[in-house]
Amino acid sequence: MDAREKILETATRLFSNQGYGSTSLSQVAKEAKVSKALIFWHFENKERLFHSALQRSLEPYFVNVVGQLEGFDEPAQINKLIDLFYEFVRDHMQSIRFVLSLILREEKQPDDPVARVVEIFRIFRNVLNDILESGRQKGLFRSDMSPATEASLIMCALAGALVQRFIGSDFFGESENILSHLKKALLERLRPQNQS
Amino acid sequence: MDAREKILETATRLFSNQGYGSTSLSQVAKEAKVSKALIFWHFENKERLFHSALQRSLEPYFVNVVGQLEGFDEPAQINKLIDLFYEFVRDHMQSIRFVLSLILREEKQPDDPVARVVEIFRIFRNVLNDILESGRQKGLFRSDMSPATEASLIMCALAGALVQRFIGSDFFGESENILSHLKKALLERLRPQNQS
DNA sequence: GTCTATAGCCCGATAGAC
DNA sequence: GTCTATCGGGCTATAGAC
Repeated sequence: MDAREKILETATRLFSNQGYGSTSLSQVAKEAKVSKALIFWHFENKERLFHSALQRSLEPYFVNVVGQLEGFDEPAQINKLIDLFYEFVRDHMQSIRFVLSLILREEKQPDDPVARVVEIFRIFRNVLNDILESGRQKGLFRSDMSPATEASLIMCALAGALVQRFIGSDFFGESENILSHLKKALLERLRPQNQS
Repeated sequence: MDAREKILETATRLFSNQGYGSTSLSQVAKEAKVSKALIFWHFENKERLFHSALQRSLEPYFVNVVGQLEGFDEPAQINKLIDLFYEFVRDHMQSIRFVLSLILREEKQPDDPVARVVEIFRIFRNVLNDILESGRQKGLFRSDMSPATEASLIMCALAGALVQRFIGSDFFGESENILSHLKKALLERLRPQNQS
């Protein structure tokens, strides 16, 4: 791996875990096993290194959600989408932590990366919305539900599950199975009511 | 207000918003309108100031949840509990932000405050569990649900709603009504099934 | 591209007057 | 209790050899 990439990787890890202010370039240089001056040669200054690291950590945020849902019926698509979300979170803990800690701060906050995360969630929500609407029209889901509302609720629960991963252990209890419970509860709630 | 309290208040705000490393004592001194030396007189060093600020921001974390639920039936208690959670989050955004940003960091960071927050959530979850169990035995909730599982799901959704408040605007869509949707969905899901 | 050496600033912390 | 003045050190950033 070339030095530039090594610096970026190290910087991303340190900025994610310690934040901008608590991470010195000396530390980045030491852990990346390069000289401090090389960082400036590649990235000009600390702030630009930060932005480069941020951008790099957002790259894997492109997910081909829709492509992986083909060939399933709507209830299965919902399950699959939740699994995809979970896998995405699991595989990108570090960059998600990065962005989350950014969002928690007032400061200068680069609107761009935050907007990008919002966009990802919006995509998930819209896909959910489409699945719900489609399933409703096919009679696979109850006819009196609102796709938009249900999609919001599901995203809310998914965000909660995400937080739970960061907090760790038994914050909410039964954490390991929360998503399967969620899927089960959802399908129960969404299926057509043959009463009345 | 005396100087010590002014320093604590300013430090809490700055540490919450910028983190430990990005907040200098010069900045705290300037915004609290005291000299830097006074901070050292009151708090000895930066780390102790941090811990004092953290402890101060955790003080309002004692909530009398149970006391405010008396005199309602179980479904109403669930609604009330969700409202209480929302009000709690709304009124303590800053300290919650503080603790959340702490949790997102690896560093040494004190287990104690994190454990305290976990405890708060555990209390909410246990109260929920009790309400669900009680309501189930009275026949107000469906008999085939698991209080523990449902309590976990609800806490998950509440945590999601919390995140949403931090992200802002239309992250999940229809954000302003998400809690009322949640309450409605919950009571629908929990009520006894008179079919089959 | 990568290094060593160093400039210059701001930080956390201390001394001491009042 | 509150201040001004100041220290030593680590920080970002630059200069210049290779």
